This record gives sequence, structure tokens and C-alpha cells, in this order.
Amino acid sequence: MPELPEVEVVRSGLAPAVIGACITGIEVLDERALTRHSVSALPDPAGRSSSRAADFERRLAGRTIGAAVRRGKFLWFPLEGAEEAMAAHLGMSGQMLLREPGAPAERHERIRISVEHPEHGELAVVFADQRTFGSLSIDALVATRDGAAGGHGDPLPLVASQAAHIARDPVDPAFDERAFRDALARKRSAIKRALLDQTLVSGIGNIYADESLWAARIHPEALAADLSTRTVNRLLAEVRLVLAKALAEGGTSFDAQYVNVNGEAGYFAHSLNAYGRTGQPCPRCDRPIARVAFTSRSSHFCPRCQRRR
DNA sequence: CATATTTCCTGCCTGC
DNA sequence: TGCAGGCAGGAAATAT
Repeated sequence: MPELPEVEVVRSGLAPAVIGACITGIEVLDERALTRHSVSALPDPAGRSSSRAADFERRLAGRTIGAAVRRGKFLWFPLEGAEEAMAAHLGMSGQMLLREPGAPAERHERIRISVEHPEHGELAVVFADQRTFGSLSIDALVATRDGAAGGHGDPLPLVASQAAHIARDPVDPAFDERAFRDALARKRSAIKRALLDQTLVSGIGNIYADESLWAARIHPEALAADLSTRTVNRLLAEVRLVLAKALAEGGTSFDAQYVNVNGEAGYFAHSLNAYGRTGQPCPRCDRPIARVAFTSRSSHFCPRCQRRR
């Protein structure tokens, strides 16, 4: 559920609080929140335990955060004086919350990182995650293939290794539209599946895929390769409009799953035209929105506005 | 090689 | 009131 707009709300909310802050404490309450963290190949100089939690804590303690960066749904926080970053993926239900030092544990709190900011003083950065699909990690920073900035939030051409294999997102100035069109032309799968393929374009999940296809009047099961260049361009334009509008409204919140760093919900759920509106009238033509199974999830679309062609 | 399916997880909701 | 089953789904792993 946290897709590009929601992750960007988190990034921009965290940025002023953590950039320039020194990490003074790390508490790993649930090691499942470190499933994507690889224990360093280098031996611990002090010969301490090499559990995920111990390795994560050791490599983070005393470090200063230099930036807050996002590509698609991936976040990372470069650590000053190191070729690595703390990376974060919110998965389905991950939250990053800013709390006062000593604040009581959040429901589903997995990791707490205490920081000391030169201007804002002490703060707690809390990673909470109900469904545990999200995770934090220490990640190497690697050079970008195209030499452009790694993501939004840092001009350096470096990207967290976990996010290095995914495509840039559609709001990235260095997003390669031609490469995207060419990749779609070679795909034998449906356009909906292609929109969710983070190696083609990143940041889009089930909600914004359905909303973008509705806006562009494209059937989710239309074959990607069948779309004309003009249609793909229209789709990209609608994707960008939908993402920008959702960001402006603070993201989509259905329940307490997605919230900003202060625990507040976004408003975009009220602006959805197709997603989750099965049986309700299409805002364009009043025909009931249809729902079809799509792997283990659903696609929502208007059978009149979105013809398979 | 490309594409499709399975897996991880918890909490809410529905139906019996 | 209880409880099984369905559903939500990002991305890596596994299967076709």
C-alpha cells in the first residue's frame, strides 16, 4: 500500500529531522525487520556476535545521516564518511514515525533508532510494521549506470544496492521514457502487470496502477505490446498526474496502515476513481466498476471506459 | 531466457 | 460468540 506518493511523504517528513543527525542508539525489537540485511562479510573487530541485529547496530552506531533519498518505493539514508546507507522498504504496512525520546513503544514497533540532531535535539525514529513485509538494512552505495542522481533527495550518482536493479520512477527527471516504451513493446504480458514490474518503471503498486489505467482509459488486461506509442505516452502522463495528485493529498490511507511520520493519514482515498470501488458507479460514465482477479490480487476498472479494444 | 506462481505475515471482515 | 477462511499485497524465490 505504501507506493511512491506515500513513501515520498515519509521521505520528505523524515528529511529535516534526520539529515545531519547522529545515530546515538539502536534497538532491534524484532529481527524479522532485518530480513533484507546482510551481515557484513568483514569480521567484527571486537569479535562480537554476528547476528543480524548485532551487525546492524554495530554498523549504524555513531554514524551521521547525510541525506534522505527515494527511488520508487525504496528509501535510503547515506551515512557520512562511508560508502553505505541505511536502506528501508515499507512493504505492505511499514511506517517510519518520529517520536520524542523515551516515547512508549508503538503497536508493531520493530526497530527504534535514537538520533541527536544539531538543531532539533534528540528524536526517536521508529520503524513499525504490522505485516512484516518491510525491512531496514545497511546497504552498499553503488554508482548509477547513467551517471544521474541515484534518486530524489540527493544529487550524488549513488544508489543503494537493493534499489540498483529497479528502474527509475516516472517522476524522476532521469526516467528513460524511450527505454520504457521499448520494453513495453517487447512484453507479452498485460499492461497492468508491466506497470507493477519495478524493473520497467518503479513506484507503482496496485492502487496507482488501477487509477492510472482508469485515467488513461486502458483495459488492465490489454497486452503491453499492443499499445501504440501515443497510448503509452498518454498512460505515462496520467501516471504522473495521479501520483502528483496523491502526493499533494498526503497519500492514500484506508486504515491505520499508511500514515506520515507524525502518524497522520492521507486523503487520497477519497479521490479514488476505480481502485476498491467494485460495483460503484464509474465517475465518468456511471457504469459499475468491475473487479477481476489478478494473480492473488484484484484489478478494478470501468468496462465501458476501458475497452480491451 | 521470459513469464507465472508461490512465499513471507498479521489483522480485519464475512459467513456459517 | 467462535472460528475457519478469505482478503489485502511488494518483491524475492521458485517453478514452468
